[in-house]
Amino acid sequence: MNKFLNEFIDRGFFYQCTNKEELSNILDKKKINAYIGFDSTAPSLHVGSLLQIMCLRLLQRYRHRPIVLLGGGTTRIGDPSGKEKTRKILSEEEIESNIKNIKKVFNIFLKTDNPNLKPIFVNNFEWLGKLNYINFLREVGKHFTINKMLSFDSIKLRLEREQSLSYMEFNYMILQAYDFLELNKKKNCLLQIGGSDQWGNIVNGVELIKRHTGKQVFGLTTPLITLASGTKMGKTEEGAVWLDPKLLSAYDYWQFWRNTDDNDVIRFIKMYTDKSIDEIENIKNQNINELKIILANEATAMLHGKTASLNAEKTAKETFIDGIAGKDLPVINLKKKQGNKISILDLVLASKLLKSKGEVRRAIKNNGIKINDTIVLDDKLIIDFNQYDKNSCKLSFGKKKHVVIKLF
RNA sequence: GGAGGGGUACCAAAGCGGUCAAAUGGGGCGGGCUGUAAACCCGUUGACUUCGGUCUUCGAAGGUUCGAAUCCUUCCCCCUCCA
Repeated sequence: MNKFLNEFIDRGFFYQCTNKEELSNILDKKKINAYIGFDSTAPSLHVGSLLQIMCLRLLQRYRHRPIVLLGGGTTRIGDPSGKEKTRKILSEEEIESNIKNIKKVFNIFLKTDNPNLKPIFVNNFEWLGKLNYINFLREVGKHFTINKMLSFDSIKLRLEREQSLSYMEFNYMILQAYDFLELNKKKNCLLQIGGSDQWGNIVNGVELIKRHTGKQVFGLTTPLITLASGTKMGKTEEGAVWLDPKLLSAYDYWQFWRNTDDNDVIRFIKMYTDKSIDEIENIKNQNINELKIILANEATAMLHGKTASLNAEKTAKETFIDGIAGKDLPVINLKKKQGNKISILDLVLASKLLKSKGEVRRAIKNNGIKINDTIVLDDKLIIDFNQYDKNSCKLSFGKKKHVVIKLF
Protein backbone atom coordinates (compact mmCIF):
# COMPACT_ATOMS: atom_id res chain seq x y z
CA MET A 1 0.00 0.00 0.00
CA ASN A 2 1.17 3.47 -0.86
CA LYS A 3 2.58 5.44 2.07
CA PHE A 4 0.27 8.38 1.68
CA LEU A 5 -2.77 6.13 1.50
CA ASN A 6 -1.51 4.20 4.44
CA GLU A 7 -1.28 7.24 6.61
CA PHE A 8 -4.57 8.48 5.24
CA ILE A 9 -6.14 5.30 6.54
CA ASP A 10 -4.23 5.26 9.83
CA ARG A 11 -5.38 8.74 10.64
CA GLY A 12 -8.99 7.80 10.15
CA PHE A 13 -9.50 9.85 7.01
CA PHE A 14 -10.51 6.95 4.84
CA TYR A 15 -14.08 5.98 4.09
CA GLN A 16 -14.43 4.85 0.47
CA CYS A 17 -12.33 4.81 -2.66
CA THR A 18 -13.22 4.14 -6.26
CA ASN A 19 -10.23 1.91 -6.96
CA LYS A 20 -7.86 1.69 -4.06
CA GLU A 21 -5.25 -0.66 -5.56
CA GLU A 22 -4.86 1.28 -8.76
CA LEU A 23 -4.79 4.60 -6.92
CA SER A 24 -2.11 3.22 -4.64
CA ASN A 25 -0.04 2.22 -7.69
CA ILE A 26 -0.31 5.61 -9.27
CA LEU A 27 0.56 7.41 -6.07
CA ASP A 28 3.64 5.23 -5.79
CA LYS A 29 4.71 6.09 -9.30
CA LYS A 30 4.14 9.81 -9.47
CA LYS A 31 3.15 12.99 -7.76
CA ILE A 32 -0.38 13.93 -8.60
CA ASN A 33 -2.77 16.84 -8.36
CA ALA A 34 -5.85 16.28 -6.26
CA TYR A 35 -8.80 18.49 -5.51
CA ILE A 36 -11.44 19.10 -2.93
CA GLY A 37 -14.32 21.45 -3.49
CA PHE A 38 -15.51 23.72 -0.72
CA ASP A 39 -18.81 25.34 -0.24
CA SER A 40 -18.73 29.11 -0.29
CA THR A 41 -22.07 29.74 1.35
CA ALA A 42 -20.61 31.20 4.53
CA PRO A 43 -17.94 33.83 5.12
CA SER A 44 -15.71 31.21 6.70
CA LEU A 45 -15.31 27.47 6.93
CA HIS A 46 -15.86 25.80 10.28
CA VAL A 47 -14.30 22.74 11.88
CA GLY A 48 -16.73 20.58 9.93
CA SER A 49 -14.50 21.23 6.91
CA LEU A 50 -11.28 20.83 8.80
CA LEU A 51 -10.95 17.14 8.06
CA GLN A 52 -10.95 17.90 4.35
CA ILE A 53 -8.34 20.57 4.86
CA MET A 54 -6.20 18.12 6.80
CA CYS A 55 -6.49 15.72 3.88
CA LEU A 56 -4.97 18.30 1.59
CA ARG A 57 -2.31 19.04 4.15
CA LEU A 58 -1.36 15.40 4.34
CA LEU A 59 -1.37 15.14 0.58
CA GLN A 60 0.96 18.08 0.39
CA ARG A 61 3.30 16.53 2.92
CA TYR A 62 3.66 13.61 0.57
CA ARG A 63 4.50 16.11 -2.13
CA HIS A 64 1.31 15.84 -4.05
CA ARG A 65 -0.29 19.07 -5.05
CA PRO A 66 -3.57 20.27 -3.57
CA ILE A 67 -6.15 22.00 -5.70
CA VAL A 68 -8.71 23.98 -3.77
CA LEU A 69 -11.90 24.53 -5.65
CA LEU A 70 -13.98 27.31 -4.22
CA GLY A 71 -17.27 26.84 -5.88
CA GLY A 72 -18.29 30.19 -7.18
CA GLY A 73 -20.29 28.38 -9.83
CA THR A 74 -21.82 25.54 -7.88
CA THR A 75 -22.51 27.70 -4.84
CA ARG A 76 -24.85 29.58 -7.12
CA ILE A 77 -26.82 26.36 -7.52
CA GLY A 78 -26.73 24.62 -4.16
CA ASP A 79 -25.87 20.99 -3.51
CA PRO A 80 -28.96 18.97 -2.59
CA SER A 81 -26.81 16.29 -0.89
CA GLY A 82 -27.92 15.80 2.65
CA LYS A 83 -30.23 18.75 2.58
CA GLU A 84 -33.91 18.67 3.17
CA LYS A 85 -34.63 21.97 1.61
CA THR A 86 -33.35 24.16 -1.12
CA ARG A 87 -30.86 26.42 0.46
CA LYS A 88 -31.07 30.11 0.08
CA ILE A 89 -29.31 31.47 -2.91
CA LEU A 90 -26.59 33.98 -2.20
CA SER A 91 -25.84 37.04 -4.22
CA GLU A 92 -22.78 37.05 -6.43
CA GLU A 93 -21.11 39.66 -4.24
CA GLU A 94 -21.60 37.56 -1.14
CA ILE A 95 -20.15 34.50 -2.81
CA GLU A 96 -17.13 36.40 -4.10
CA SER A 97 -16.46 37.92 -0.72
CA ASN A 98 -16.85 34.54 0.97
CA ILE A 99 -14.38 32.98 -1.43
CA LYS A 100 -11.87 35.70 -0.78
CA ASN A 101 -12.12 35.18 2.93
CA ILE A 102 -12.06 31.39 2.83
CA LYS A 103 -8.85 31.40 0.80
CA LYS A 104 -7.00 32.82 3.77
CA VAL A 105 -7.62 29.65 5.74
CA PHE A 106 -6.00 27.55 3.06
CA ASN A 107 -3.05 29.84 2.89
CA ILE A 108 -2.50 29.08 6.55
CA PHE A 109 -3.01 25.32 6.50
CA LEU A 110 -1.32 24.74 3.16
CA LYS A 111 1.49 27.22 3.51
CA THR A 112 4.68 26.13 1.83
CA ASP A 113 7.85 27.58 0.36
CA ASN A 114 7.95 25.04 -2.40
CA PRO A 115 6.31 26.64 -5.44
CA ASN A 116 5.43 23.23 -6.81
CA LEU A 117 3.36 22.36 -3.79
CA LYS A 118 1.53 25.63 -3.33
CA PRO A 119 -2.20 25.13 -3.40
CA ILE A 120 -3.84 25.89 -6.70
CA PHE A 121 -7.00 27.87 -6.22
CA VAL A 122 -9.68 27.49 -8.80
CA ASN A 123 -13.12 28.94 -9.05
CA ASN A 124 -15.49 26.87 -11.10
CA PHE A 125 -17.40 29.94 -12.15
CA GLU A 126 -14.57 30.37 -14.63
CA TRP A 127 -15.91 27.53 -16.74
CA LEU A 128 -19.42 27.03 -15.46
CA GLY A 129 -20.19 30.68 -16.01
CA LYS A 130 -19.36 30.38 -19.69
CA LEU A 131 -21.14 27.16 -20.49
CA ASN A 132 -23.14 26.94 -23.63
CA TYR A 133 -26.28 25.05 -22.76
CA ILE A 134 -26.68 23.15 -26.01
CA ASN A 135 -23.04 22.15 -26.23
CA PHE A 136 -23.07 21.14 -22.62
CA LEU A 137 -26.07 18.90 -23.09
CA ARG A 138 -24.51 17.29 -26.14
CA GLU A 139 -21.08 16.73 -24.67
CA VAL A 140 -21.76 16.13 -21.03
CA GLY A 141 -25.47 15.57 -20.65
CA LYS A 142 -25.48 12.60 -22.95
CA HIS A 143 -23.32 10.66 -20.52
CA PHE A 144 -25.88 10.88 -17.76
CA THR A 145 -29.03 8.85 -17.64
CA ILE A 146 -31.95 10.12 -15.66
CA ASN A 147 -32.52 6.58 -14.46
CA LYS A 148 -29.20 6.55 -12.75
CA MET A 149 -29.37 10.07 -11.44
CA LEU A 150 -32.64 9.29 -9.76
CA SER A 151 -30.96 6.45 -7.92
CA PHE A 152 -28.46 8.67 -6.11
CA ASP A 153 -29.19 9.27 -2.47
CA SER A 154 -29.07 13.00 -2.76
CA ILE A 155 -31.91 12.88 -5.26
CA LYS A 156 -33.68 9.76 -4.08
CA LEU A 157 -34.16 10.91 -0.52
CA ARG A 158 -35.66 14.17 -1.62
CA LEU A 159 -38.08 12.46 -3.94
CA GLU A 160 -39.04 9.80 -1.43
CA ARG A 161 -39.95 12.44 1.07
CA GLU A 162 -41.78 14.23 -1.67
CA GLN A 163 -39.83 17.34 -0.95
CA SER A 164 -39.46 19.56 -3.88
CA LEU A 165 -36.24 19.39 -5.79
CA SER A 166 -35.77 22.04 -8.38
CA TYR A 167 -34.37 21.28 -11.79
CA MET A 168 -31.54 23.60 -10.89
CA GLU A 169 -30.49 21.47 -7.94
CA PHE A 170 -31.03 18.31 -9.90
CA ASN A 171 -28.22 19.46 -12.14
CA TYR A 172 -25.78 19.96 -9.32
CA MET A 173 -24.17 16.56 -9.59
CA ILE A 174 -23.61 16.99 -13.30
CA LEU A 175 -21.90 20.28 -12.70
CA GLN A 176 -19.68 18.81 -10.03
CA ALA A 177 -18.81 15.94 -12.35
CA TYR A 178 -18.02 18.48 -15.01
CA ASP A 179 -15.78 20.36 -12.60
CA PHE A 180 -13.71 17.24 -12.19
CA LEU A 181 -13.51 16.86 -15.95
CA GLU A 182 -12.35 20.44 -16.37
CA LEU A 183 -9.77 20.08 -13.63
CA ASN A 184 -8.57 16.91 -15.20
CA LYS A 185 -8.11 18.62 -18.53
CA LYS A 186 -6.77 21.93 -17.28
CA LYS A 187 -4.77 20.92 -14.22
CA ASN A 188 -4.24 17.24 -14.81
CA CYS A 189 -6.16 16.49 -11.66
CA LEU A 190 -6.41 12.77 -11.01
CA LEU A 191 -8.14 12.59 -7.67
CA GLN A 192 -11.09 14.14 -6.00
CA ILE A 193 -11.50 13.89 -2.26
CA GLY A 194 -14.65 14.76 -0.35
CA GLY A 195 -16.89 13.89 2.55
CA SER A 196 -18.85 10.67 2.36
CA ASP A 197 -21.94 12.63 1.36
CA GLN A 198 -20.08 13.60 -1.81
CA TRP A 199 -19.60 10.02 -2.94
CA GLY A 200 -22.31 10.13 -5.57
CA ASN A 201 -21.10 13.39 -7.00
CA ILE A 202 -17.52 12.18 -7.07
CA VAL A 203 -18.31 8.87 -8.73
CA ASN A 204 -20.20 10.73 -11.41
CA GLY A 205 -17.11 12.77 -12.13
CA VAL A 206 -14.92 9.71 -12.32
CA GLU A 207 -17.31 8.08 -14.77
CA LEU A 208 -17.75 11.17 -16.84
CA ILE A 209 -14.01 11.48 -17.34
CA LYS A 210 -13.79 7.82 -18.22
CA ARG A 211 -16.48 8.15 -20.86
CA HIS A 212 -15.40 11.49 -22.17
CA THR A 213 -11.64 11.05 -22.31
CA GLY A 214 -11.09 7.37 -21.56
CA LYS A 215 -8.81 8.26 -18.68
CA GLN A 216 -8.97 6.72 -15.27
CA VAL A 217 -9.22 9.07 -12.32
CA PHE A 218 -10.06 8.43 -8.69
CA GLY A 219 -12.41 9.38 -5.92
CA LEU A 220 -11.74 9.16 -2.22
CA THR A 221 -14.10 10.00 0.60
CA THR A 222 -13.73 10.73 4.28
CA PRO A 223 -16.17 9.60 6.95
CA LEU A 224 -18.72 11.91 8.41
CA ILE A 225 -17.24 12.94 11.72
CA THR A 226 -19.61 12.66 14.60
CA LEU A 227 -18.67 13.27 18.18
CA ALA A 228 -18.81 10.47 20.72
CA SER A 229 -21.97 12.14 21.93
CA GLY A 230 -23.50 11.54 18.51
CA THR A 231 -23.74 15.11 17.33
CA LYS A 232 -22.19 16.48 14.21
CA MET A 233 -18.76 17.96 14.34
CA GLY A 234 -18.54 21.68 14.16
CA LYS A 235 -21.41 23.01 16.14
CA THR A 236 -21.38 23.90 19.78
CA GLU A 237 -23.82 25.64 22.06
CA GLU A 238 -22.56 28.93 20.80
CA GLY A 239 -22.88 28.07 17.14
CA ALA A 240 -20.36 27.09 14.55
CA VAL A 241 -16.70 26.69 15.40
CA TRP A 242 -15.30 29.00 12.76
CA LEU A 243 -11.83 28.80 11.32
CA ASP A 244 -11.52 32.54 11.23
CA PRO A 245 -10.02 34.62 14.05
CA LYS A 246 -12.54 37.34 13.33
CA LEU A 247 -15.44 34.98 13.99
CA LEU A 248 -13.95 32.85 16.75
CA SER A 249 -11.04 33.85 18.96
CA ALA A 250 -7.99 31.67 19.43
CA TYR A 251 -8.99 31.23 23.06
CA ASP A 252 -12.45 29.96 22.18
CA TYR A 253 -10.96 27.72 19.52
CA TRP A 254 -8.54 26.33 22.07
CA GLN A 255 -11.41 25.76 24.48
CA PHE A 256 -13.36 23.90 21.83
CA TRP A 257 -10.58 21.35 21.55
CA ARG A 258 -9.87 21.29 25.25
CA ASN A 259 -13.51 20.29 25.83
CA THR A 260 -13.32 17.26 23.57
CA ASP A 261 -15.08 14.18 24.84
CA ASP A 262 -12.68 11.62 26.36
CA ASN A 263 -13.62 9.07 23.75
CA ASP A 264 -12.75 11.36 20.87
CA VAL A 265 -9.35 12.58 22.01
CA ILE A 266 -7.06 10.05 20.36
CA ARG A 267 -9.13 9.99 17.21
CA PHE A 268 -8.96 13.77 16.98
CA ILE A 269 -5.26 13.95 17.68
CA LYS A 270 -4.79 11.65 14.72
CA MET A 271 -7.05 13.69 12.53
CA TYR A 272 -6.38 17.23 13.52
CA THR A 273 -2.74 17.43 14.53
CA ASP A 274 0.54 16.80 12.73
CA LYS A 275 1.79 14.40 15.33
CA SER A 276 3.03 11.26 13.65
CA ILE A 277 1.19 8.02 14.16
CA ASP A 278 4.21 6.62 16.03
CA GLU A 279 4.34 9.59 18.31
CA ILE A 280 0.65 9.26 19.03
CA GLU A 281 1.16 5.60 19.89
CA ASN A 282 3.74 6.66 22.44
CA ILE A 283 1.70 9.28 24.18
CA LYS A 284 -1.72 7.72 24.01
CA ASN A 285 -1.65 6.38 27.54
CA GLN A 286 -0.87 9.72 29.07
CA ASN A 287 -3.31 11.42 31.33
CA ILE A 288 -6.39 12.20 29.31
CA ASN A 289 -6.41 15.85 30.29
CA GLU A 290 -2.80 16.24 29.21
CA LEU A 291 -3.80 14.78 25.87
CA LYS A 292 -6.64 17.23 25.53
CA ILE A 293 -4.21 20.06 26.12
CA ILE A 294 -1.86 18.64 23.50
CA LEU A 295 -4.76 18.46 21.07
CA ALA A 296 -5.87 22.00 21.84
CA ASN A 297 -2.33 23.36 21.57
CA GLU A 298 -1.55 21.65 18.30
CA ALA A 299 -4.83 22.45 16.64
CA THR A 300 -4.80 26.06 17.77
CA ALA A 301 -1.18 26.62 16.82
CA MET A 302 -1.86 25.29 13.36
CA LEU A 303 -4.59 27.82 12.71
CA HIS A 304 -3.88 30.78 14.95
CA GLY A 305 -0.14 30.43 15.38
CA LYS A 306 2.13 29.27 18.15
CA THR A 307 1.93 32.46 20.18
CA ALA A 308 -1.83 32.64 20.17
CA SER A 309 -2.00 29.03 21.18
CA LEU A 310 0.39 29.51 24.10
CA ASN A 311 -1.58 32.53 25.24
CA ALA A 312 -4.79 30.58 25.07
CA GLU A 313 -3.28 27.80 27.11
CA LYS A 314 -1.95 30.26 29.65
CA THR A 315 -5.28 32.00 29.97
CA ALA A 316 -7.02 28.67 30.38
CA LYS A 317 -4.63 27.71 33.13
CA GLU A 318 -5.06 31.03 34.90
CA THR A 319 -8.80 30.88 34.56
CA PHE A 320 -9.45 27.28 35.50
CA ILE A 321 -6.57 26.39 37.79
CA ASP A 322 -5.40 29.60 39.39
CA GLY A 323 -8.83 31.16 39.32
CA ILE A 324 -7.67 34.54 38.12
CA ALA A 325 -8.63 36.44 35.02
CA GLY A 326 -6.39 35.42 32.16
CA LYS A 327 -5.59 38.08 29.64
CA ASP A 328 -7.04 36.24 26.67
CA LEU A 329 -10.52 36.39 28.11
CA PRO A 330 -12.90 38.57 26.16
CA VAL A 331 -12.82 42.12 27.44
CA ILE A 332 -15.89 44.32 27.59
CA ASN A 333 -15.15 48.02 27.93
CA LEU A 334 -17.58 50.18 29.81
CA LYS A 335 -17.51 53.87 30.56
CA LYS A 336 -16.88 54.54 34.24
CA LYS A 337 -20.21 56.25 34.52
CA GLN A 338 -21.92 53.24 33.02
CA GLY A 339 -20.13 50.60 35.04
CA ASN A 340 -20.64 52.21 38.43
CA LYS A 341 -23.95 51.56 40.15
CA ILE A 342 -25.04 49.30 37.39
CA SER A 343 -27.49 46.53 38.19
CA ILE A 344 -26.14 43.02 37.87
CA LEU A 345 -28.84 42.40 35.28
CA ASP A 346 -27.61 45.17 33.04
CA LEU A 347 -23.98 44.29 33.62
CA VAL A 348 -24.47 40.71 32.45
CA LEU A 349 -26.42 41.97 29.47
CA ALA A 350 -23.62 44.39 28.62
CA SER A 351 -21.15 41.50 28.81
CA LYS A 352 -23.17 39.64 26.17
CA LEU A 353 -22.91 36.51 28.32
CA LEU A 354 -26.69 36.24 28.23
CA LYS A 355 -29.35 37.78 26.08
CA SER A 356 -32.24 38.80 28.29
CA LYS A 357 -32.90 39.90 31.83
CA GLY A 358 -35.11 36.89 32.33
CA GLU A 359 -32.20 34.61 31.44
CA VAL A 360 -29.95 36.47 33.85
CA ARG A 361 -32.50 36.17 36.64
CA ARG A 362 -32.79 32.45 36.02
CA ALA A 363 -29.05 32.05 35.90
CA ILE A 364 -28.73 33.86 39.22
CA LYS A 365 -31.40 31.66 40.71
CA ASN A 366 -29.38 28.64 39.60
CA ASN A 367 -26.15 30.01 41.06
CA GLY A 368 -24.78 30.47 37.58
CA ILE A 369 -23.54 34.04 37.75
CA LYS A 370 -20.33 34.96 39.51
CA ILE A 371 -18.62 38.26 39.89
CA ASN A 372 -14.95 37.91 40.77
CA ASP A 373 -15.67 34.27 41.56
CA THR A 374 -18.31 35.12 44.12
CA ILE A 375 -21.73 33.69 43.40
CA VAL A 376 -24.33 36.39 42.89
CA LEU A 377 -27.33 35.52 45.03
CA ASP A 378 -29.48 38.58 44.57
CA ASP A 379 -30.70 39.65 41.16
CA LYS A 380 -31.13 43.18 42.46
CA LEU A 381 -27.45 43.53 43.24
CA ILE A 382 -25.98 46.86 42.26
CA ILE A 383 -22.36 46.89 41.17
CA ASP A 384 -20.26 49.87 42.17
CA PHE A 385 -16.57 50.75 42.21
CA ASN A 386 -15.97 48.51 45.21
CA GLN A 387 -16.41 45.47 43.03
CA TYR A 388 -13.70 46.55 40.65
CA ASP A 389 -10.03 46.06 41.17
CA LYS A 390 -8.04 48.58 39.17
CA ASN A 391 -11.14 49.35 37.17
CA SER A 392 -11.73 45.79 36.11
CA CYS A 393 -13.65 42.79 37.30
CA LYS A 394 -14.31 39.27 36.15
CA LEU A 395 -17.83 38.24 35.36
CA SER A 396 -18.68 34.59 34.85
CA PHE A 397 -21.63 32.63 33.59
CA GLY A 398 -21.27 28.99 34.42
CA LYS A 399 -17.88 27.42 34.84
CA LYS A 400 -16.58 28.05 31.39
CA LYS A 401 -17.74 31.42 30.23
CA HIS A 402 -15.82 34.34 31.61
CA VAL A 403 -15.54 37.95 30.62
CA VAL A 404 -13.46 40.79 31.95
CA ILE A 405 -15.26 44.08 32.44
CA LYS A 406 -12.99 47.08 32.15
CA LEU A 407 -13.87 50.65 33.02
CA PHE A 408 -12.36 53.53 31.18
C1' G B 1 -59.89 16.25 -9.65
C1' G B 2 -62.47 13.24 -5.29
C1' A B 3 -62.25 11.33 0.15
C1' G B 4 -59.97 11.62 4.70
C1' G B 5 -55.86 13.14 8.30
C1' G B 6 -52.69 16.96 9.92
C1' G B 7 -49.84 21.94 10.73
C1' U B 8 -48.68 23.53 18.60
C1' A B 9 -42.46 26.40 21.55
C1' C B 10 -35.38 24.37 19.32
C1' C B 11 -37.27 19.11 17.86
C1' A B 12 -40.94 15.21 18.75
C1' A B 13 -45.67 15.14 20.76
C1' A B 14 -50.28 16.05 24.13
C1' G B 15 -54.12 19.58 24.71
C1' C B 16 -59.63 20.31 21.52
C1' G B 17 -64.12 26.76 24.97
C1' G B 18 -61.92 29.31 30.74
C1' U B 19 -57.89 26.18 35.84
C1' C B 20 -52.92 27.16 28.97
C1' A B 21 -47.10 30.81 28.46
C1' A B 22 -49.49 25.53 26.92
C1' A B 23 -48.59 18.21 29.77
C1' U B 24 -44.59 14.77 28.58
C1' G B 25 -39.96 13.26 26.21
C1' G B 26 -35.49 14.75 23.67
C1' G B 27 -32.15 18.73 23.06
C1' G B 28 -30.07 23.33 25.26
C1' C B 29 -28.53 26.05 29.53
C1' G B 30 -27.29 26.32 34.95
C1' G B 31 -26.13 23.63 39.57
C1' G B 32 -24.21 19.08 42.20
C1' C B 33 -20.61 14.99 41.65
C1' U B 34 -15.88 15.02 38.81
C1' G B 35 -11.14 15.99 35.52
C1' U B 36 -13.06 22.42 31.96
C1' A B 37 -14.81 14.49 30.36
C1' A B 38 -18.75 10.76 30.26
C1' A B 39 -22.67 8.75 33.19
C1' C B 40 -25.96 10.10 36.98
C1' C B 41 -28.99 13.48 40.16
C1' C B 42 -31.42 18.46 40.77
C1' G B 43 -33.09 23.01 38.66
C1' U B 44 -34.35 25.77 34.32
C1' U B 45 -36.04 26.50 29.18
C1' G B 46 -41.22 33.39 25.38
C1' A B 47 -40.18 38.84 26.56
C1' C B 48 -40.59 42.89 30.04
C1' U B 49 -41.47 43.71 35.19
C1' U B 50 -41.72 48.48 40.64
C1' C B 51 -42.51 40.59 41.28
C1' G B 52 -48.70 42.81 41.99
C1' G B 53 -48.67 41.76 37.04
C1' U B 54 -48.15 43.35 31.71
C1' C B 55 -47.23 42.15 26.58
C1' U B 56 -46.47 38.64 22.36
C1' U B 57 -47.07 33.24 20.93
C1' C B 58 -50.26 27.32 19.02
C1' G B 59 -49.75 27.53 9.79
C1' A B 60 -52.06 32.86 7.84
C1' A B 61 -56.07 36.28 7.81
C1' G B 62 -60.82 37.25 9.46
C1' G B 63 -65.25 35.95 12.60
C1' U B 64 -68.41 33.90 16.93
C1' U B 65 -67.88 34.49 22.36
C1' C B 66 -67.52 37.91 28.57
C1' G B 67 -63.40 34.46 27.21
C1' A B 68 -60.23 30.69 21.66
C1' A B 69 -54.41 26.62 20.66
C1' U B 70 -59.44 24.75 21.17
C1' C B 71 -65.76 26.66 17.57
C1' C B 72 -66.90 28.94 12.37
C1' U B 73 -65.18 31.06 7.35
C1' U B 74 -61.48 31.79 3.72
C1' C B 75 -56.54 30.97 2.28
C1' C B 76 -51.55 28.54 2.37
C1' C B 77 -48.63 24.09 3.26
C1' C B 78 -47.92 18.77 4.40
C1' C B 79 -49.48 13.43 4.70
C1' U B 80 -52.60 8.95 3.36
C1' C B 81 -56.07 6.71 0.06
C1' C B 82 -58.99 6.84 -4.59
C1' A B 83 -58.98 8.84 -9.87
